[in-house]
Amino acid sequence: MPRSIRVEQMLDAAVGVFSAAGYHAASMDDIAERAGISKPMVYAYLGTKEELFIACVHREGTRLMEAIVAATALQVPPDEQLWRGLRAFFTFVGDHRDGWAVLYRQARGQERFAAELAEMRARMVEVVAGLLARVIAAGGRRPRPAELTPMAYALVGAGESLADWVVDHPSEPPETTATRLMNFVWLGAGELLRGATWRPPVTPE
Amino acid sequence: MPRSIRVEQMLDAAVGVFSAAGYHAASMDDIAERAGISKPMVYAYLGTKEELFIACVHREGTRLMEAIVAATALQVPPDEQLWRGLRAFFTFVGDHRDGWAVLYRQARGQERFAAELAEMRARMVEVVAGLLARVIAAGGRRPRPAELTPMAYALVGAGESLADWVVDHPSEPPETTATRLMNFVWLGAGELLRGATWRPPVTPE
Amino acid sequence: MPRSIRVEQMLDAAVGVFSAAGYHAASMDDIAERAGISKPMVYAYLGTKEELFIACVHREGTRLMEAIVAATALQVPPDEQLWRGLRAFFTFVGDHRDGWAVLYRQARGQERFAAELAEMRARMVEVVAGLLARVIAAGGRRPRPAELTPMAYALVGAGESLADWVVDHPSEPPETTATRLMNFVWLGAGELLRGATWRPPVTPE
Amino acid sequence: MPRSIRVEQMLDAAVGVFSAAGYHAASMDDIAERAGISKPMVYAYLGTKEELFIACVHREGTRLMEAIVAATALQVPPDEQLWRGLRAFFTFVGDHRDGWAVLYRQARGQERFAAELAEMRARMVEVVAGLLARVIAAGGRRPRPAELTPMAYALVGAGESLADWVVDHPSEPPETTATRLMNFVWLGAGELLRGATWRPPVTPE
DNA sequence: TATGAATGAGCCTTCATTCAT
DNA sequence: AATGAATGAAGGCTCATTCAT
Repeated sequence: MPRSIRVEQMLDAAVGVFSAAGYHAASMDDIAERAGISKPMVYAYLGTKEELFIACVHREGTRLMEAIVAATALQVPPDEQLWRGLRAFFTFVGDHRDGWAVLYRQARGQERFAAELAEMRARMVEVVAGLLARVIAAGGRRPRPAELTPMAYALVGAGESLADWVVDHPSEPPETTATRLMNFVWLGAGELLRGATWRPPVTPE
Repeated sequence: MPRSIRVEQMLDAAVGVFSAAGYHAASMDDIAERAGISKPMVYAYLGTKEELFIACVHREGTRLMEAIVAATALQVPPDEQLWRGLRAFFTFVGDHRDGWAVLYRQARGQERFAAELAEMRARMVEVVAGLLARVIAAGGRRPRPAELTPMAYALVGAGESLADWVVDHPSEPPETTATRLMNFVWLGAGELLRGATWRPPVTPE
Repeated sequence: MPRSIRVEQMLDAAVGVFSAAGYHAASMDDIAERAGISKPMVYAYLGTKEELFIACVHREGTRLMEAIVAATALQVPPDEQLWRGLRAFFTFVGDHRDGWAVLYRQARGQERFAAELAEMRARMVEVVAGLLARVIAAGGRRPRPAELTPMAYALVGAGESLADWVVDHPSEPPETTATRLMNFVWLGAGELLRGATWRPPVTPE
Repeated sequence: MPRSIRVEQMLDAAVGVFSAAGYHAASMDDIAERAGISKPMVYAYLGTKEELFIACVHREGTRLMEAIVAATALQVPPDEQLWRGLRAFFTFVGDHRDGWAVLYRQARGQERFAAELAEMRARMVEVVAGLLARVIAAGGRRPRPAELTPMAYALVGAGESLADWVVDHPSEPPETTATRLMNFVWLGAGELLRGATWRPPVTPE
């Protein structure tokens, strides 16, 4: 059995166990058993538990990123691009629930993986911010990075949260969820790029 | 020393240790020591490590909820109410950074705490959905729960994600963060309740 | 049961296991079991395996040193002092075979304990060299440290080796072994301090 | 490549790794890699790790013995013969510092190798006792085995210990070390074979 | 003959949890 | 009520040893 396949199997198992039990509670024994392989092999192929986890984060993160990038490569109007990105996101999360859990629940909980996460997050935000920037540029305004980043954060968070909600509504197709989020967010963005601004209220406390 | 005060002290210690070290890395020894009490006492008063953690999540969650409810009790325009709720949220997270924010991250990583979290989130969503409902009602439209709930989910998720972002930008006052989110979301909501709808694109795949 | 006694029991067990199995092959399980105690207690009282071993070396080394120092404290002629020191040495080795093994077999094999050993060795050599120095001084000559140290080494080595030999002749009392070594060594020393010197031969190779 | 050469190469590698890392810390992987051969080959040619180590001790011990025997074959006065033997010993240890000296230290620490060591030491003692016997015979006295053997033991031990000391003083040439030991020991032996005897003291305890 | 791949077994260490006082 | 002392149970990691090729 070729080495690369073995590695994929092990990563599959690891992602499954990590996402179900959490980084700490996951045991290398469990992972090895689930991969149908002996523990020393896991160490031989993928190193330490920490390294193994990082490998998981990398693989899942890359997959997600590729899915989104592929989905937004088409030359279509900016809003449609954004929608396609969201749809790809919800599709991925629906299909790789475990991978998503590893990325966004486990990794965030462990200070240790801050570097890894920062990198993934940077790539993610870059993609999302890129989408938003194109939107804003299309509206004739100049995108300001200092605003783009928190916006991207908010969008990703909203998506993540909706992904959770979808868990209890498994019959909802990704298209619908993406449209929900677009409806909630896009119209606001549209306003924004028409120059509207919401201002904090002045009611005395 | 009355029992209730002891319990509070222990919870304080536990929240501190849990948030600093993470759920697993936190040891009952550390918690007991930090509480200035012996370990068996911790077990006597608050039970298992798991139960202790849940108690922490409960207390912090309740405090957050109370802060938001108090902030939105004022009779002001709906958008201002929402903004005040957001501001209360970011204020709380900012003030209890090593409290709730991290506890929440920890809790999300462990399937064990899914029930606790679901409950907390449900309470949160209920509050937010209530705010949105008032907004929509004020706009003269009839709120449809089937749409309200996912909307609230998205908003809560965006808030949580921004709260994360704020951790790395501690100098930003809660007002600013709240306004950021309002600007991103409210205008869209405003459009929505004026009846506008964004429709999925028709570009052939 | 008082703590200090527990510690002594654990050190007894550790010395026994270390000397029989060697540092690496000795398992903390074995040590704990032999001490009639649970493993975590060993860690609680004496720390890491490495620290435990060092504690053993310290205790045995100190005991040996004290025995020799006590034996040589009497105001008697230098040769008798030396003999008494040797007798104390063989007595100790006979009575604490395990302790001696830990000191001179185990510790020497592990690079890790170089610092510990250097200290013990320094104390040992100091004692022995002190004896020799007094001898030489009694002979009216000025002791030269540069020669004393290797002399002390040779003496300790000879003693150690004889101690091994004694293992196969358990009926021989320490007095006799000490006298053997004195006969082998003292007469030479006597010659030395009368100014005699053996010179390397000049036979052409 | 002939089998015997392969074996020598493997033993070279093994001696290097064993002496550098110690018996336990040395891994069969390291040894195989250093020998430029695969691990199963090591097992095929030299068996278990334990057997491999014993083979190392054997080879090095034999080499040492041969060096000493060769050095003492010359027809020279008995004291010179002894000195030449010592010089050969210190020369060998100096040249194979990471070989025999450390192997010997390692072997002494493990009860497993007691048999091997006993044998080596017996051969060594036999050689030394032979030297001493010739000396005594040359002095016109009849050698008494019961005294020869412990004497030889003491001498061998003193030599081993000085060899250790030499490790920390690499600049000292073997001649000097041999002379040191002769000076410490030979004069005494000379006295002995002139019939002198040191008697235990009579000071009351 | 030669090896890449695989594993059983074990060791150090930690910690949640509970008695005995 | 309060605690010092004690332990069962795991978990990460390594390595000597052996098949299948």
